[in-house]
Amino acid sequence: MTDDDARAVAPGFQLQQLLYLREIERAGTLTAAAARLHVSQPALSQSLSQLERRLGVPLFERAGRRRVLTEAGREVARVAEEVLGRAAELEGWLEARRRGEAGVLRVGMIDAASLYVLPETIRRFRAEHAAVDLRLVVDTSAALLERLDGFALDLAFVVGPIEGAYAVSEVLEEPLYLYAPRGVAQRPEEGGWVLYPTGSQTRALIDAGLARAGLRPEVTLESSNPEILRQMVVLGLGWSVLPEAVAEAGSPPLARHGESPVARRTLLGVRRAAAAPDARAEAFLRLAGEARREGR
Amino acid sequence: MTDDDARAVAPGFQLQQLLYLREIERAGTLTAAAARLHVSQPALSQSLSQLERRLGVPLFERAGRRRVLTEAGREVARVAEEVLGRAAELEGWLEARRRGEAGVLRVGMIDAASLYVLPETIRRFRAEHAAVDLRLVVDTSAALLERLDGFALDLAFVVGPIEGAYAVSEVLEEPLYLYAPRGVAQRPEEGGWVLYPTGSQTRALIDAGLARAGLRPEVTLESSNPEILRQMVVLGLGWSVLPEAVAEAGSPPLARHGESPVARRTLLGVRRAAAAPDARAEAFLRLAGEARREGR
DNA sequence: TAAGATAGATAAGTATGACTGATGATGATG
DNA sequence: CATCATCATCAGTCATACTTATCTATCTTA
Repeated sequence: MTDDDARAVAPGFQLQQLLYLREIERAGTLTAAAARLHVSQPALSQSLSQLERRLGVPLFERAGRRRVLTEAGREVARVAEEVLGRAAELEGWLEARRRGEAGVLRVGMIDAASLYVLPETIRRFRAEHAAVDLRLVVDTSAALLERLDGFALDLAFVVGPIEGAYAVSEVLEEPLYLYAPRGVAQRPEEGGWVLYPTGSQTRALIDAGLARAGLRPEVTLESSNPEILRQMVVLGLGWSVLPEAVAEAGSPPLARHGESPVARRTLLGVRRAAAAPDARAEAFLRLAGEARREGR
Repeated sequence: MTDDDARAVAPGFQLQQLLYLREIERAGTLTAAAARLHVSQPALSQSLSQLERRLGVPLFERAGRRRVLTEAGREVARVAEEVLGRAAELEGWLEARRRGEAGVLRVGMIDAASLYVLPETIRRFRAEHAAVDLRLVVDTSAALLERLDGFALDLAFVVGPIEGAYAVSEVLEEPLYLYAPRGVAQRPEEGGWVLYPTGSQTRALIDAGLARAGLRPEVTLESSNPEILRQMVVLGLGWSVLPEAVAEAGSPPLARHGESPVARRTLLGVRRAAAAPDARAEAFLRLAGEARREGR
């Protein structure tokens, strides 16, 4: 009850001793095994005598001038095969992991990113890192950062700016333009607005941009789904401020109102500052940067 | 081609490091794990840093003032569970083996032993050591000793005397009496003989005994099967010299000819002199000795 | 049967490394 | 801001695993 430390006792043997035993079973004699293991014969002799002493069961029997394994010795050698095999498997996995070709990579992204910026990145990553189990989460910037902090994500694509202990790399900067509802008001002072939700990063950027233009929007609908916002503008429900990629690549496309953007938002690739280097996350970020440069 | 030693490389980690890692995953903090493992906190810190360095993959990430496992760390910890579990299983087996309650015990016996002396021993051994896989071989003394030498047997019951590097314990001494064929000759000088095969231990003892009595048997049938010899005597085929247990416990029993035995033969329990102590073999020998004393 | 070869054990010395206690750095907490 | 908790670092100590040299026992061969 006080503490269960009695359980946590190391085995009476070491992996190296198992390795030695396995090699002796294969080679037949200590001397031959020692040569194959690149150690001296006394090293084997001592190591195995100690193993035998520690296990408390005879592993060898003298047969003339050689040592032969007893049944117990063969049993231990069998376990040695299993354990060393498992260890080798692990080392293989770790080697792949080192090269960024194994394990789970959990990536979070805001929906705009998943819809308009990163599909190509995802496609290429999956093609080039087929062995990586890529798991995607779409959520708001704030929620993604929280998941990142809670070790539930390895990498997140969110709207900047952000604060905190993060390793940030800018993936994309996109302008947010003003879009007018079809056939209704011609001046932004009139009519309602359909905007990103209060509290969201993009909304904060938009509010700041509109304020600079002297506008105080009366919001009639909020949604974090840019596609819905676009449709609402099409249906004449109100004005909106949207990323160019959302507004003008959709169907039907919207026509922007005014030449200069209301605001600019940046898409950031974010990791925990304390996170260890990860070849897979780095590869994903690199691909995202390339996708941007290639104009998607 | 020259040699395949490159394969035989020890894993880059040790069982103890796996134990430490597993305990940290369970305890959550280094300090707690160190307490449960009865080592100092720096010991854990150093050991795991070295493990991380050797594996070349980050196993931990700083989360505030604690260390948390990365995916690679959890993967290694999973392997640690498996490997340490297998090791614990082996230690359990070895513990049973130490007590003589595991593994294979290969016992050889001559047919007289298996038929008349050892059945009760075998029955009791199997009852008291149910976990031992008992394998029995019936053959001649010479063949059994050869198998013993060749590590194909752990224990053999043969007819004495024997020479060589053996650990011998006498199980039984039994008289060999002269038996006359039914209703034929009344004097041993007349008629043929049915005896154990030339070259067998028992035959050598019988020949010596008969020679002492001035007899030179003309053998008409040889068999290593004492039951057959007894039946041949019943059928009047000739004289024989048989162990009392064979001749007079069979059906129909034979009546011995003369008061004093022609020879005496000893049943020996034999192990290799170089063989390691084995609680199971010792138990078997002990039971054989008890069965003898109890008059079977 | 004696001589040589082979397999392994033992001994002494060295070096690596694993642990401890002390202390320092940093983040959480009231 | 002071205090505690957690882990890292350092220096010293001790255990142990390796090496070379040598010895014993056994098998082989002339």
